[in-house]
Parts: sequence; structure tokens; C-alpha cells
Amino acid sequence: MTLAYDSIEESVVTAILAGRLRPGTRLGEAKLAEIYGVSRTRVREAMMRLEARGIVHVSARRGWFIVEPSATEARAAFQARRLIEAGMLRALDHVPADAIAHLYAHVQEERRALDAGQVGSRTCLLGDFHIHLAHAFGNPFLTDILRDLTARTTLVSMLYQSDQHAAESSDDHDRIVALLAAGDFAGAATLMDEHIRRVEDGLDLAVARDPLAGLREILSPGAPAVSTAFPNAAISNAGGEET
Amino acid sequence: MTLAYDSIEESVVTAILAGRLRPGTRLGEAKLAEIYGVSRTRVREAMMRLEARGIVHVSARRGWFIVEPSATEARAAFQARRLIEAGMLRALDHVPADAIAHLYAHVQEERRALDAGQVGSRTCLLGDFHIHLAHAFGNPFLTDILRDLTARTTLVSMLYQSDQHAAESSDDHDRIVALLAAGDFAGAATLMDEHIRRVEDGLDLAVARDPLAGLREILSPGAPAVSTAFPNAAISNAGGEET
DNA sequence: CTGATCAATCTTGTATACAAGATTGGTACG
DNA sequence: CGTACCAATCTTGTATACAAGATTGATCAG
Repeated sequence: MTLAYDSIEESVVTAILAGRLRPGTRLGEAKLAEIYGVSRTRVREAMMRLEARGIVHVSARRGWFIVEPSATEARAAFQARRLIEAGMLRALDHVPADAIAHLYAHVQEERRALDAGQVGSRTCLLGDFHIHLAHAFGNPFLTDILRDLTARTTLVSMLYQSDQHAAESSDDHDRIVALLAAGDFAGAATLMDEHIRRVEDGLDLAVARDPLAGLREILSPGAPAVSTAFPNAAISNAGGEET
Repeated sequence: MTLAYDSIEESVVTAILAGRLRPGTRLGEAKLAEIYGVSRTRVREAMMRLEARGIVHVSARRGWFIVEPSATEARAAFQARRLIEAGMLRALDHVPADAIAHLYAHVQEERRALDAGQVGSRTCLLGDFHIHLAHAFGNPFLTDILRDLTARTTLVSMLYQSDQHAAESSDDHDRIVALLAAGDFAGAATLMDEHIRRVEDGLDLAVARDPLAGLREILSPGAPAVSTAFPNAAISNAGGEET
């Protein structure tokens, strides 16, 4: 197809939102080229676009990596989301019934994934709620901006995860939709601000981030011996959770 | 240098903010490559990044063009700016004295350009005010987002320009800084919202945009005969004005 | 056995070649 | 005179070649 870089671009963002790509993961040009059946040229174009969106960064002659937001960047990303998402809700003056229905259906999907213990789709759905909300607002620029910001905060959650209250997040989502349905936009905006702040507060941003943390933990004395055939499967869920 | 695409990217955005690049302008790869002394590869990389940022778009096998926002997109861009910029000011709880001084100095620069009738630098300065404000807020993500949104609204102003009250805009800027200095952040936020709305209302978004408008006007009966040696100099100011 | 040096290998950075669609100008035909 | 067709030209789309830096693993000195 003529839009292969679009496909690569979207795949990467989707994989991040689903928690399948961890921060710091290296994206080799040759490997991606083979996966997508194109030359490195197209892959590089996709990477350039992703870098402009702040999703990946390049280390000279070493490769492309999923960004690893610092604690400062993490706070900035959450602040940006709070500001924009609360602002959107506050600016609303009417929500069509079918949009409400759509959002409710989404929350119920979250619930199902939650009950079924499907961590992967749960992560994806919790992040998607915010993107759907932005979509319902009807401003394509803000939707795009929020998609990228949500991707970043998903990465942040993977890096600084301490406790993730998926159930509480879904409850918040439910209440936000209820307030919107009732026409209480200011209330919904306030709740959204609190909701995102709660997620941020649930992280361990105070701790200076140690690049070897993952390895250190694995190798700590008393850690169980690794016995799986795939000690570091890149495909499986990485455990980061979204709002 | 190793960052040529960065240089190309920034040049284009800067030229838009300064009103030197009009919406719809074609950016030929070969031409840019020669200007910057690099191969088309680097130019394409820069274009890809600019497209991801919504600054240019590509028409298959015809070339790269500065985006021409539709009336709907124009409204969305202004809405996004209102929401984010007002939200930023409302979220403030302290502005350092030197930041205030910096902003005041900027407003005075606006005044000087205004009095001197320098249309080019005036356009640039009026847009830059908002970017400096975002910078003062200290959230790099929001700063980047606003730079791109401001570039878009600058393009909108060039397309739908009806009346541009540069002096009033500068007055608004002055009053916003005064409110910030006084610690009245809610007031500053409200004024910012009104300010951006005023600029938007000053445009002719109701009129269905005619792609031939420029040409039609030039060729209208009674138009003065063209007598300059450079009937359509691409370098000079294009007349679009910013907030 | 430890540590440093160096060569082989891998990966990205950049340019260039060539294919394919779009534009343009001219020519022939009605 | 006007219109349709066609060839020459230009521009982008994609792949590939090659250069240059980074990594890795082996070899050798201490």
C-alpha cells in the first residue's frame, strides 16, 4: 500500500497504548522493514514522524527507541492532559445522546475486561476512553494531541508504576459519563481533573529513575530463578496501566 | 551539520509565523534541497515531520504544500488555542518577576514594530507573545503544541483575513501581562479567552473559501494593471496577521 | 585470570538511481 | 478556431549502495 509509514506509525502508537511496547524498547530499522515488507526508507519516514510527535527518539547511529519520560516530563504530560481534558469538558454545552451511549458502552467494555482479568485489553480500553471522549468533543486537533499525550502517560505508567487502580479508574470514567449525561459539565471537568491527578499521584515520581531498575530488581537476592523459555518476551503485555 | 532537517523544519515554521509563507505555497523538494545544500532525503525527512505536525501536507506526486485550513479547521484551531491558553493561565499560581519583565519587554517590542509600521516583524511578534507565554508556563509539551497551533492560526489569518486590529491585540497582550503581574490569573484567563475569540471573530469564516479568490480579485475588472517586476514575490510579507 | 586493544560485524546516516504519476506544451484533426 | 491527443519534462515515491560510527567478541599482554 502507499501509506506504509502511516501503518507503521499507527502500529507503534497502538502497541504503546495497549502496553505491548515498553519505554526504552529499541526499534531497529531493518527489523521493522522486514516486518512490514518495505525498505528502510519508509521505516525511517515513520520514525521521523513519530519523533516529531514525541513518541520515539533517535540516538545517533545507535537506533530508535521508545521514549522514556523523565519524572519532570511525566508531570508535564499529566498536567497537559489535565488541562486539556478538563478544559474540553468545561467547554461543552451539549452532548448528543448517541455519544453518551457510545461512552457508556465503552465503560461497560472496560468492566468486562476488568472482570475477566484481561490486562492487555484493559490497559488499552482505559486509555482509549479518554481518546473517545476527545473524539466526542469533535475537535480533531485536540483529539490528535490527546492521543499522543495519552501514549506518553501510558509509557510513564509503565516506568513509574507503583499502584494501579484499574477498577477505580473505570469507576471514575463511569461517573464522568454520568455527569455528562446529566448536563453537569463543570462537575465532569472537576472530576476529570481529580481523576487524572489520582492516576498521577498513584505513581512513584519522587524516586529518581534508575535505568537499571528493571534488571536490578530481577537480579536482586531472593528473586526467583527464571525458568520460562522466554525470559523477556517482547510481544506479551508489559504491565503498564493507563487511566 | 547533522541536524539539517531540524533546520529546515524550524525555518518553515518560523517563516509561517512571520507571515512570509502563505497557505498553499508549494515546497519543492529539489528547491529546498538546493537552498539548504543537502539531498532530497533530508528535505523529505523534514517534510514528513512537518506533516506529522500538521504544518504541511503532501499531494501525491504533486508536491508538498503549506496547509490551507478550511473554515471548520480554522474554528477548531482557535478553539484549541483558547482552551489551552486560558487553561494555562487559570492553572497558574505564581509568575516570577523576571518572567513578567520579559513579557512586558515583548509587548513593548510589539508597540515599537506597530508604531514603525513594520508589518513583518509585527506579525511575528504578535504570534510570538503567545509562545513566550506558553514558555513562561514551563510545560514544554504545551509550548510545542501551542507553537504548532499558532502557526496554523497564523495561516488561517492569512486566508480569511478581514480586519486585523494589530493595535488592539497588543493592548490585550499588555492587559493580560498586567493581570498576571497583579496575580489575577482567573482574570487573565478570561481576558485571554476573549482576546483569542476577538481575533477569530475578526475573520471572515462564514464565506465559503474560494481557491481562486486571490487570482479572481487580482483579475477583477477595474483592478490596476500589474507593473512591478516581481508580481508575486514569494519572499516578501504575505499580509497575514496574528493575534 | 583480568583488562585493554583491535578487528569483524552490525546499524544508522546520506546520497543517488530509477520508476511512475502529473503537468505542460505542441500538434494534428475536426 | 477549438479540442483532443500525445510526447517531453518535471516531480515525487521507493529502493539500494555506500560511508561512518557503535557494538561486540576475540586475542594478547601483564
